[in-house]
Amino acid sequence: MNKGRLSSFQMIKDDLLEKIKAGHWLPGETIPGEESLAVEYGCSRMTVNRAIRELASEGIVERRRKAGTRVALQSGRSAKINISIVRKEIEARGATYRYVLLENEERFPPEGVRAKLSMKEKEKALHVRCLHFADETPYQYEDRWINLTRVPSAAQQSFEDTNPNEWLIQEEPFLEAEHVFSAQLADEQMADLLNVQIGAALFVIERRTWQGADTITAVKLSHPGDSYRLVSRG
Amino acid sequence: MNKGRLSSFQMIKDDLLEKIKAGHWLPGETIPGEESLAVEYGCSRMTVNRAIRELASEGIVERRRKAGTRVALQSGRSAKINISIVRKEIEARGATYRYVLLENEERFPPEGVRAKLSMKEKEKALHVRCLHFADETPYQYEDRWINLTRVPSAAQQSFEDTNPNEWLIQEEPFLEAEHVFSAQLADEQMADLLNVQIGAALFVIERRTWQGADTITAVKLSHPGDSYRLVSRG
DNA sequence: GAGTGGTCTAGACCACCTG
DNA sequence: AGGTGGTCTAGACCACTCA
Repeated sequence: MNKGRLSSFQMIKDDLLEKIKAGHWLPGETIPGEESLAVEYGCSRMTVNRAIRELASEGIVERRRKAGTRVALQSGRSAKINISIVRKEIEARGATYRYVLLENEERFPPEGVRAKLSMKEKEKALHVRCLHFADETPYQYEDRWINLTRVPSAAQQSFEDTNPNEWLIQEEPFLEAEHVFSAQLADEQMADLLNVQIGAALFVIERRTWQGADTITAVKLSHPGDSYRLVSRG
Repeated sequence: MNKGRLSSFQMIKDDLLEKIKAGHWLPGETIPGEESLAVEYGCSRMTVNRAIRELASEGIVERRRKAGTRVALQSGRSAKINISIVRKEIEARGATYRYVLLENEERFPPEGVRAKLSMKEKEKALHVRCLHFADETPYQYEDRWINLTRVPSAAQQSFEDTNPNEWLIQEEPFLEAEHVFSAQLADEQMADLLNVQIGAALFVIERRTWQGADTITAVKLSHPGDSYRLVSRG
């Protein structure tokens, strides 16, 4: 075992993956059981188990007790997208980040937002709107609603120096989120804010963030479509 | 151990995650070492190791030898997107899938595409264009180039019954891919194909797919912006 | 140098599923 | 009913890195 530098399980994983990619076993076919692979690789079953378990978690193979391990039928692809902090995203491009607060008011949210935040009627939420600039060019318009029942301390924030995105990540880490991506046209207001033509293409991300049963915040992020690219690998 | 039904490592993982979310250890703080946790939970170190290893792979904690395990600073969020087969995507909505082939020709690719496919000059590639309908409404326009050096059998395909997406997945599973998402405006041709107004918002996915050093295919997928939503969780 | 995580082992019991 | 994966153990050695 442990020829070379890689750990045994990593070598086994690589070897199996290579064989699968080479078509040694076709999608749907069963690969040998853990015990026989352990003998073949001259290692313990646990080591083989870890190699295959990781392949399974990556969707390369599918495992079932008694039925064994099969090469997965490639029904679809999944890609992981990193949605970073806007400031870092801009700074990573070597551009200068600037942030302008447009609104920070407690308001009665419109019905659609109220439902998203799962709030009661006649309850106020915090409405924060701001613009993020890259080298003085509008990069992202942020329209956010924050559930004050769940994050009352937001009411005391001015959001003049720290943007709400970063403040919330600091204040409430480990939230779950759901994203919806779409393409929309700039109306007069958006065109004005993002300094684009009316009718320009906008790349829009809507994110709802929650913890347990409580929705914390709902935000709509709009980018000029020609300048924003969300890249993913996998 | 194994109180309840969950496996020990899963219980430990859940317990640690809960404590982290509750702020028992703040981001950047060190959590106890494996050995002491093993004593605390009354299990072997391997069990604790697996629990923490999985938390690390999910980005919840960061581990370093000697330094120990720290709660990760939430620098950004990552979201996993499933990019499924178009047909299944449409059928999942209860709509009827229909597919129309528009072009299937060997051509000299334009310079940009040639570079993407990392092909030599004066080499032909296969250009396939098609439309995917949901209930007779244009759903996605697909403009694809296939590297014939790498997938020569594509030249023999008519792509009249099987769409190139599904054929490639069957023929060449286990590829790596890179996606770029953007918003664009419909020009005359796109408006005509997708049955939208000129200047309508389009949600565009560009995907490059490769295996090892060989780029297999590059494809541009365009959707009417108001009808397409790419949802992700995480 | 020493403490922490990274990995491996050889055996064990169990849960689940398929034939 | 039996085979397969799922998990756990108790101990071991190693590799990295921080102080």
